Amino acid sequence: MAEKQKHRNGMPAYQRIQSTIRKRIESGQLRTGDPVASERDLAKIHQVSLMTARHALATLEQEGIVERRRGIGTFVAAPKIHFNKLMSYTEQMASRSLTAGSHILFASYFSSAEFPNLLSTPLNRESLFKILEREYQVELGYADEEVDATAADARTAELLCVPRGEPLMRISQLVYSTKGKAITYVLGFYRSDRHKLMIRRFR
Amino acid sequence: MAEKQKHRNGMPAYQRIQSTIRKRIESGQLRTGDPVASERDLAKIHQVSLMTARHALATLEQEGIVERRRGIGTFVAAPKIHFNKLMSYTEQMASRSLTAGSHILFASYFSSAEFPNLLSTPLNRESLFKILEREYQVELGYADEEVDATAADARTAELLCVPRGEPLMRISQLVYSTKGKAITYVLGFYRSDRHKLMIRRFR
DNA sequence: AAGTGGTCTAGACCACGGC
DNA sequence: CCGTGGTCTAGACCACTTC
Repeated sequence: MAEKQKHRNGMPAYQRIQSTIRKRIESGQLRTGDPVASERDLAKIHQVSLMTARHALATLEQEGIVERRRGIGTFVAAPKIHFNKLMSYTEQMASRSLTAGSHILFASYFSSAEFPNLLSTPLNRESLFKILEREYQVELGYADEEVDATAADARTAELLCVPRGEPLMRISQLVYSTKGKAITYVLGFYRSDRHKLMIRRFR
Repeated sequence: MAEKQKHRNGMPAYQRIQSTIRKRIESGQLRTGDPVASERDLAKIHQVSLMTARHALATLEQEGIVERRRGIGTFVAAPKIHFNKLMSYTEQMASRSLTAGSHILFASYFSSAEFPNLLSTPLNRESLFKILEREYQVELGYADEEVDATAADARTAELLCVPRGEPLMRISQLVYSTKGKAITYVLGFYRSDRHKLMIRRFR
């Protein structure tokens, strides 16, 4: 007789179940609020035990993809917006800007030993983060930022086209890898009339 | 014979297992990096099946309490620091202040219909958040903050004991309940020489 | 009553890491 | 080799919600 396949195709059964559900959501076949097949139905459909189907749904819920309600069913969860997300400069600008072409001053510091030839890499319009991840196999993890207000000095004022002494938002950012290693330090000045920093805090 | 008890004492078995582990960590009996009993040991000790012991450890890991490594074991995870946490004013001050007795200006707006008698509640030194949670059964969920820099106007300058035009950090905060209902709006001005806002962003 | 998710059993085999 | 966590079975009963 045919050998039972289980997950010898390289993927555990519960992950296969998850990916079919994910695909159905991504393709728009399932939308927010739509019911997902029940544990028992999934078990029958995929020829697995109840616990396996259950595991698939439970970990999907943990990821925020679906929402489970006892006695009712499992439903596609509302897509989560990511707050306080570490973004590339261009993305940062998009999230912080009130206007499009805005005025920001940046200074970045890198370890030249760890990132050779970074200076000769064209930084024009490509995201620095993407370069780090692709060229140097750095896994960006998180960043700590310190924000305060400061008055524009002569040089900064000229660069940002504001009067001297104008209040600016100053953001210093230390970016770390997923392993907690400091990658780069960035200091930025933002015209306060054109930028707002948005944070979501959780209880 | 004695009836099997299972979780008729009001708590599922896996939660009982978790609480014994939690207590051992909180009491200092187990410290960061220490090994936790294996699935099989826990199953024997608590007289449950492997899957139940496993579920206890798996959800503990999900909470960040322990860390599991295949082929090695389960260990007490390093205590997580909470970033971007919504805090009461006093807690906020502690987290934002560089110095202790600092200068902050606040203005809060509440719906008087929903929070009757709030004005007559002594707000002196008790956390406003705690009052809301206790007296009005509000479940605080999250807050969105907008941060920018501004120049001190005459009145604000006087209140904060700074020259007019001094750069200040302005933070407006909208606090929501866990159900997404707006609870209160807070506008705060911070002397930038005494306060820094700290954020952690994640990739 | 029927259907859902939540807990649980008593095993099994696999994959991985250290000895 | 042995112990660890990871996946999985084929059921069971409980708690909850809707009809």
